Parts: sequence; structure tokens; C-alpha cells
Amino acid sequence: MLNADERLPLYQRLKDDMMAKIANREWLPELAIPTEIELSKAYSVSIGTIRKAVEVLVAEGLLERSQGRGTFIRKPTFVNSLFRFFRFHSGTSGSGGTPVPSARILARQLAEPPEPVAAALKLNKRSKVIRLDRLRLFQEKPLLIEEIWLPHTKFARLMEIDTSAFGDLLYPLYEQLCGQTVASAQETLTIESASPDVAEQLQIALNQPVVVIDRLASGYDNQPLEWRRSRGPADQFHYQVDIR
Amino acid sequence: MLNADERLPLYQRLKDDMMAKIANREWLPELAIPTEIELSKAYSVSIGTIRKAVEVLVAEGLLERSQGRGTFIRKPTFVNSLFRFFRFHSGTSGSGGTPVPSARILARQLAEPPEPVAAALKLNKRSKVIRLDRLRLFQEKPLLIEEIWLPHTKFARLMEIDTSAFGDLLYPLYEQLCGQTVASAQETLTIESASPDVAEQLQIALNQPVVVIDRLASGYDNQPLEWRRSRGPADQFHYQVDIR
DNA sequence: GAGTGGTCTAGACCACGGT
DNA sequence: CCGTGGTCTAGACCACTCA
Repeated sequence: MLNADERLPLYQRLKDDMMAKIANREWLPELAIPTEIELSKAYSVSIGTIRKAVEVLVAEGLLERSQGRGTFIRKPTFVNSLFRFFRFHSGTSGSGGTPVPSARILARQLAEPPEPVAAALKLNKRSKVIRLDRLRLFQEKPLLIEEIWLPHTKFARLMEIDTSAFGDLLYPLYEQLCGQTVASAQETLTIESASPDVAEQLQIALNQPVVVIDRLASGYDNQPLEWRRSRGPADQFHYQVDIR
Repeated sequence: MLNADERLPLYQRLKDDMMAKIANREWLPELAIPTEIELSKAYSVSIGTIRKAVEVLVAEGLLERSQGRGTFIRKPTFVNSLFRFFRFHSGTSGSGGTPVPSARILARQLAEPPEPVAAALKLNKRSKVIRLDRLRLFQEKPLLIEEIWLPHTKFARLMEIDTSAFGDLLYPLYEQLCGQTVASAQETLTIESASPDVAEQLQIALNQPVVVIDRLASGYDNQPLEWRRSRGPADQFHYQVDIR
């Protein structure tokens, strides 16, 4: 059952096998994965070893345990990632729940990827990709302007429906329409001055500082799914890190 | 021996007690802490429970295990924190080892802390603090301009030696001269446009984007030790995060 | 080779969430 | 109440480091 390298610790091989089950959709989000006792019988290992493997997956953010209920596949909430970078002067704080910025698709086209995008998505230069241009607004004001690149093979159905029906969040759409789940992402942050285009779209003065966030999002199998570049006014920007 | 709240799990109380030993300098960095077996006898708990407590402290970055050698108190290397934020076009990459930017103290004075600094350092408004103004250079070019605030009670001896003898790194100096060890820090990152002062000190054009890093550094006992604000040209700025 | 942490087992009892 | 994960024990053997 466990065909991984014999030299690796048991709990590592368990972890790999469990990750595969998640990637292959043998275990589904929203449903609890098997009990510790069930797992320990299925794999024929002690319950402590199962615990260790699960512990690692919880630390890596793939699983979530809840005493008395079970262990679940965790879906990252990428809304928070926005809030980690930008502060909003929220007049709506009383009503509870984090407000989602609204979104509008400005353009959608089939294209060939520029070199860096093709490299990030691990595609040939001649592969077809979908490019979206998207504006995100918070309380009627432009917050972010985004360009989004997606491999056409995985996201073909995005070309079939009207862009006005895309809604405010893309990742749930990817999941429902294309069966693609975003499990993790890597973001790189730099600063530049607003070009004429960007200044106009964000409604800020020319050469004002702009934060650029490049994000590569991947699925449970660690294959790249989406590359996007987002730009926002730097005066709203705010980020906090703990160093140990 | 363990006087913490009876209701807490054993390993939590162990962890608290071990943290206290680190803060009180009963256990010293560079020396291994007692063996798992010794600890399990000293606390009269099973070795597995010791492991769990140590595991948590390793995850929090306070301890470091090394198979065959022992478990050690970990000293954060804050040089890296700079490199996490700024990329240097290093012509010296061949020689191995990360180059440390050189530093020059521009001014040193005894002062009363402004309101936000006093709050961050948990001091009365009337307490004495030491203020340092410091310039950091990389390959002869200004990289960061810093203002540093320290409680006078803990750092009095910094006023006694010549500022030209401070060297390129402050934290080792804090430790050798004042017996204060920085164990963790919290940084907040924002963007602003260069004021005339800052532009001149960093040798950049007026209104160019500038990255502002506010750092609150604390000791093993989580008491604040130092507050500093660093400014650097944003075009050198670069930061990367993983989201799960 | 002696001593350290790393992996693994096979149990026990407790605390919590649902029914 | 039952089943879940959370805590804890008391061992065993292995892999690594250093003298």
C-alpha cells in the first residue's frame, strides 16, 4: 500500500500517501477523513504514528482537527491574504464578518503567455492561456487592478459563461466550474511608481507609489494553477511579520 | 515545582516552566539543556510528555534540537531579517557567507520618548530613553536610515563608550555590553514618499517611494527591549510569503 | 562505544461534540 | 450516551555525534 522509499520514516510515507488521497479527491473537503483507529488498522501501524503524520499535515495547513468531530481537509481562505496586506477603513465593522471587496472583469481573452508567465505556470510558450483583467473595489473606490493568467486546458469552461456572472471571488468559481481547487500560493511583493495606465485605473496621481503583488497559486498536487499580478495604491498598504 | 494552573495540560505547564528557565538564564544559550531522560526524572513525567513540551518550544523558535548532540537555546539571526526584505545586487556572492551592511552612528542622545515609542516600550512618558540615529550602507551606498529607541535603565552603558566603537551589528553589542538578549521581534511594513530629510540621507530624489519598517524587539521574557524605525529606498525592496 | 535525539508501539484515561 | 480527538505513559530500537 505504501510504495514510497523504504528508507523514509513511516510517518513520512503515511503523510505522502495521505496527501495523495487528498490530491486525488479520494478524501473530499467538508467530509471528515477516517478515524485515527480506522487509519491505524488500514495502514497497520500504531495510532501514535498516525497522529504524527496527521500532526505534520495540520502544521502544513492541509488538515484541521476538531476534538469530538473529526479531522477535516482545510480550505485556505484567501480572502484573508488580501487583508494581511491592505488595511481598509471599515465603516462596516459593526456587522461582523469580513467584507469582501467587489470585483469587475474588465476583459477576457485567449492569448499566448509571455515568457515569465509560461515559466511560472510550467507551460510551453505556445500553449493557450486565458487572460483576465479584473478591478477590485472597496466601498466604491478602486483598491486593486489585476491581470490573471490561467492554463486553457484546465479552465476552458471559463470562456463559456458571461464575465458578469463571475462574482466577487474567483477561487470558488474555479472549483465549481472547472473542478480546480487552490490549496496554496506564493506571493512576492515589490514597489513601483504608477504608470499612466495604472494611475488611471486606480484613480491615483501619476508616479504615486504602487504595491505589486505577484501570486502563483497551486492545487493540492502542487501543480501551478494560476498566476496573477495585482497592483494597489501603496498608501493603503500595511503588513506585519513576526520574527523568532 | 510546577505551580501553574492545575487545569492546563501537563506539557503546557512544562513548557511555561522551561520558558521561565530560559528567561531567567538558568539555562544558557550555546549550552545544551538537560537530557530528555534527566528532564523526565526532574519533573517526574514520562519522556513522551517532555518531548511534547520541547516540540512546542522548537515550533515557536525558542529551542533547536540536534540529533546526537542535544537540545539548545536558539538565537535568532536577525541579519537575515534584513535580507528577507531587501535584495542586494551582490557582486560578492562568490566568497560565500552573507555580507553584513556596514553601519555608522550619526547621533546619540538621552531623550524623553514620543507617545507611540513610550507605549511600544511600555514606559512612562517621563522615563529616560536613549535615541540613536544610524545609517546603514551596502557597497558604499545608503541602504537604510534608522532611528532606534532604548530604555535607559537597561542600556545605560551604551552612553559610556564611543559610538565609533559600536560596530556593524547592534544586537551582539546589547548582549555583551548590557546583558540584554533579543529573542524575538515584530515588524510592521508601510510605504511613504521620501521627505526632504530622508531623501537627502538616502541620496534619492524627493518623493521617491520609501519602505518603512517598524520593529519592536523583545527579550526571552517578552519584555520590549528596543523600538526602531528603518527607512530604505523602495526600488530595492522585495518580499516573499507562502500562504497555505 | 557511550550518549544524544528520532521513530515507533500499544496501550490508558480525559474532554469535547453531537445524539 | 457514544465516538471523536487530546493527553499521557513506559517502554523499544535506530541514527547520529563526538571522543
